[in-house]
Amino acid sequence: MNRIADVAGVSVGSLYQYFPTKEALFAGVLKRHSSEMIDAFGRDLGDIGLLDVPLAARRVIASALAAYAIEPELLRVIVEQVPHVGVLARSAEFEEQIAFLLRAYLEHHKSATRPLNLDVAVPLLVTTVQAVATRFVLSSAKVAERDELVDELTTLVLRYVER
Amino acid sequence: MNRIADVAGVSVGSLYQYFPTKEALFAGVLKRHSSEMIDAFGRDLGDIGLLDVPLAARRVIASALAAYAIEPELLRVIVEQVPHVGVLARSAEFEEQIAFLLRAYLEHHKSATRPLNLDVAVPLLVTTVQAVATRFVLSSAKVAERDELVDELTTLVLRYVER
Amino acid sequence: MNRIADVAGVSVGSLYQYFPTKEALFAGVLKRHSSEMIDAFGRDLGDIGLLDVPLAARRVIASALAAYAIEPELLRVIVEQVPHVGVLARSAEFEEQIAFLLRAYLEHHKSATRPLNLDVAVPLLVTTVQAVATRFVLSSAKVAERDELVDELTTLVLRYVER
Amino acid sequence: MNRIADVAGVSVGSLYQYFPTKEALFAGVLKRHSSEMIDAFGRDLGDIGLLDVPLAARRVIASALAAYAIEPELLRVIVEQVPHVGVLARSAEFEEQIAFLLRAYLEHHKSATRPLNLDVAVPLLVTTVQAVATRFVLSSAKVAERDELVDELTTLVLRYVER
DNA sequence: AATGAATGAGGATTCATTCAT
DNA sequence: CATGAATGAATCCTCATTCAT
Repeated sequence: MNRIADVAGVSVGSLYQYFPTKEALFAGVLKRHSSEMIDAFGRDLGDIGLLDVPLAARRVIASALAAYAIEPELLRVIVEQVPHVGVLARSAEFEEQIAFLLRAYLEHHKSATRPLNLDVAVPLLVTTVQAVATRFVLSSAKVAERDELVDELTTLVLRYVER
Repeated sequence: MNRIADVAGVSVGSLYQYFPTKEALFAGVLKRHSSEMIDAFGRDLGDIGLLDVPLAARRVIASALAAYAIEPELLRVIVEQVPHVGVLARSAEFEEQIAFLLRAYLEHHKSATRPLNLDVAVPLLVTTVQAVATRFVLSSAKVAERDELVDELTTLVLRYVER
Repeated sequence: MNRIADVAGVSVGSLYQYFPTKEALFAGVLKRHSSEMIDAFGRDLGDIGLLDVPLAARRVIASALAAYAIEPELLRVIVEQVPHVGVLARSAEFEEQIAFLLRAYLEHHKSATRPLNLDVAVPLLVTTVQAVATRFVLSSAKVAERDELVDELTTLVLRYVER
Repeated sequence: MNRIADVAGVSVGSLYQYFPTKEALFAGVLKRHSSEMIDAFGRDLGDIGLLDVPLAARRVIASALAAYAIEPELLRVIVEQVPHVGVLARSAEFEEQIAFLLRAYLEHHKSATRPLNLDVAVPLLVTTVQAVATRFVLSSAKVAERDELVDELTTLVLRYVER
C-alpha cells in the first residue's frame, strides 16, 4: 500500500480514505477493469441485429477478444499476481454480461440451432471464450494472429450450436 | 513454512532440508500434482486405439476431466492462491501431454477431419478443455452433471474438427 | 533488531525507517562514534601551535587517548563483538585524522627530526597509538595510570623522531 | 558447524565428538595458531645470547613479525570475523611469551637501559609490536617492505629503552 | 566412534494499518 | 481531508546442537 501510494503521488493515509483495505483497492481496480471491458465491448459490438448469425457470432467473438486486450499489462498482473481471486471471479461481471447476451441470443434463435441445454452450453461457451481470450492476450501474440484465432473460435462456436 | 511444518508434523528445519525455499516447496507440490494428473489420465484412458473417433474423443475428454478432479482442494488452492503462476503455467506439464497427444491424433487422422492449422487448433482445444475442466471442478458440481458436460465438450470438439 | 528496538523504546518498524538494514545501523553507530572521537579530540587538543615539540606531542597523545575513552563500553563492543570490521577499519576516520595531522606536523618540523620515511613512520606511530589506547581503555585501568602511560607513549614517539 | 564438517570431510556428529561447542572449536583453532606462532618464533629466533643488544632486538622483532605472518588468511579471519574474541585475547599466549622474554631481557640488561617501569614499558612495547605486525600482515604488503618496517620498529624500540 | 536427519529457538525483514498532527 | 511516522504481527530462513541408528 505504501508503494502504491508513492507511485500514485499521495500518502498512505489518503489511500486509506478511499479504500479501507488492500482487498478493497484490488476489488476497485478489478471492478473498473470489468467496466472498461464492458464499455469497450459495447462500443465495438455496435448493432448486430442486422447481421446474419455467422457474422453476428464473429463480431461478438472479435469484440470479446478486443475487450480482454484493452489492458494487457493489468490482465497479466490480475491473472499472475493477484491471489485470493480465482480465475472464475477475475472478470466475473464481464462474463455475466456475455453469458446473459449469449443466452438471450440462443433463446431467440432457438429454431435455428440444435436443441441445447443452455445451463450447460452457455457456461461452456463463455468459459471457452474467456480462457482463449486470456491466453491470447497473455501470449502477447502478434495482432495478425488474432483474426485467425477469431475465425477458429467462431467456427468452434457456430459448429457447436448448428443444427 | 512454520505452519506447513507444524501440520506436516515436522520441524521447519526438516522442511528446509527437503525444500530449500518456499518456492521450491510450491514447485514440488505443483510438480507432484502434475505427475498425478498425468498418471491418472494415463490409467483412465486405457487403450483408445480400438475405438472409433467419437468414442475416443469422449474417452479422452472424460479422462482429462477426471484428471483435473483428482485433488479438487489442491486445484482450488493452486488456482486461487498461488501467485506468480499464471493459469497458463499451472498445469503446464499436463497440458503439454494433452497437446502432444491431440496433435499426434489429429495428424494421424488428418483425412478424417477438415483441414486444420494445428498451431491454432491444438492450443484452442487444449485451452478449452483445461478451462472447462477447471471451472467444473471448482464449481463443485455434482458428479451427475459431469457426464452431460463431457457429452457437450465432446460434441464441441468433434463438430469443430469434422469435415 | 527487535531487541534494539525494544531497548530503544520504539518498534522494529520504526527502526527500519531510519536504518534499512542491521549493517546500516551498525555503520551509523560506528560513524557517530568516530565523529564524537574526532570532536572530543579537537576540543581537547586546543591550540598546540604555541607549544614546543615535546609539549605538543604530549598534548596530542593525551587527547588521542582521551578520545578513545569517551565511550569505553561501546569501544569494547566494537572491538569484541562486531565482526566483518577489522581492527584496522574500526576507527578508520579518526585514525586518518591523526595520520593527516601527524604527517603535516612532521613535514613542517622536518629540520627538527631525523630523516624519516613518512610512508612508514606515520602508519607505524598511528598504529601504535591506536593499539595502546584501545588496550588501555579496554583494560579498564585506573585513570591515575593514564598519565604515566601518556608519558611513556610520548617518550616513545619523541625519541623515535628526534635527531 | 555443518559447513565446517563438510569441508573437513567429516560429519557434524564427529565434529562434536572433538569440540563440544562452536566456541570450543574456535578456541582450538586459536590455540593451535598461537602454538604454531610460538614454535615458528622459537625456531626463527635461534640463539641471540651472543648478539649485541641492537642486533638481538632486530632479530626478535623480525622473528615476531614472521610469526604473525605464518598464516595470513587465518589471521585475517581471526581479526575480521571472529566475534567474542577481543584483539587482546587473539594471540594471547604468543604475546605472553614475548612479554615474558622481553621483561627478562630488560631486567637482565637493566644497566644498559634507562630506568624503566616494566609494568608499563613491557605492555607498551608488546602491544606496539603486535599491532604493527598484524596491520602489516593484513595489509598484504610486499615482503620487500618488511625489512624497512623491521628497521623502523627496531629503531622505535631501541631508542625507547636507550639511556 | 561415526553418521546425518531432525530440531526449534532465534533473528532479520516486510507491510497492512493506525492515528496524532 | 491529507499526511507520513509509527506500529508489531507475521514470515522466511539459519544454524548450533542432539540423538537414534
